[in-house]
Amino acid sequence: MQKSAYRTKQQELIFSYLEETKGSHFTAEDIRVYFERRQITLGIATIYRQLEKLVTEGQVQKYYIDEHSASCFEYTGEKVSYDAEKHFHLKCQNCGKLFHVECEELAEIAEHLKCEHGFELNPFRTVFYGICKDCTQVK
Amino acid sequence: MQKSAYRTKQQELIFSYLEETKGSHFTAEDIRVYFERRQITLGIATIYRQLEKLVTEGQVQKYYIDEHSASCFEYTGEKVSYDAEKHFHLKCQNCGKLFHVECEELAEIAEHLKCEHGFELNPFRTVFYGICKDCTQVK
DNA sequence: TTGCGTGCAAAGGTTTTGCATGGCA
DNA sequence: TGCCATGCAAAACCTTTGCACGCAA
Repeated sequence: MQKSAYRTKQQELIFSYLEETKGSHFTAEDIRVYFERRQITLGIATIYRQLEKLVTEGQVQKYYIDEHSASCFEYTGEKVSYDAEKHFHLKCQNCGKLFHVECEELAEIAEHLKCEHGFELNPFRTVFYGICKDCTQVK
Repeated sequence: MQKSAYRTKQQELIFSYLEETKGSHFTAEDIRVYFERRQITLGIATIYRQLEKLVTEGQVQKYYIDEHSASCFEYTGEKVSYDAEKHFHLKCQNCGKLFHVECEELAEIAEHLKCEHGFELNPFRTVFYGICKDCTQVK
């Protein structure tokens, strides 16, 4: 697990953002705006490069939600074994909200896919699409 | 379910392509190239506009695979109830292949999400990410 | 001093949009 | 004739890349 050769101010700024928003979602642009409001300029390219590195290290997860919205990232900290993970994402196609779900039963899917289909599921990367509770009731 | 007001030659061409490739995936660009090879020019904008209409009608499904590859479409024909569907997609993060899976057990996920989480899953739109059989063995 | 990290601007690729033209009814 | 659909080009969008400069070690 190779860390950056140099420790820069920008890296620490981004890391402080990650710590503060742990458990929630953000885009590269979110980070840029966050610091812009504090009179700090962070190049968007730098943010993407740092995030890419953290994704490779497994500390940050990346989601492709829609084709025309920016990629969502999530800071999860140290790398976790997929098997142990019960953390899933539900995306509502109607209101656009992204939900977190912790659920044993969903973890069984991973087990099933592995045994029956030889497919090792990556729950960090997988997003379930559909209509959420609120939007179902309205319709 | 509002159909096109006018029936055009381009619509029929696209429909003929859909019938021929039923059950497999394609991109907007695939359609354009397919007809270009037959000396037929179809504007890419026209293809996107027709596909968008068919997606709205539920005859064509759209997948967001990666952020930097083109969207995948699939022709499924007349609208189907989600509940009855056992059709799932697995995307390998390593080799990039997209697999179709027909599986009862996976249909139970939809049931679970509905009952326990009030979330109506759209299996057409949902893609499972992970590592496929072949790539697991190589590693 | 060495060379990695940064920031700017430009490029990259897919999808959408504006607008004049063509074709369906 | 009236109006929708088409096709071209330009725009829009997010992300990556090239390059010169700055900064860490």
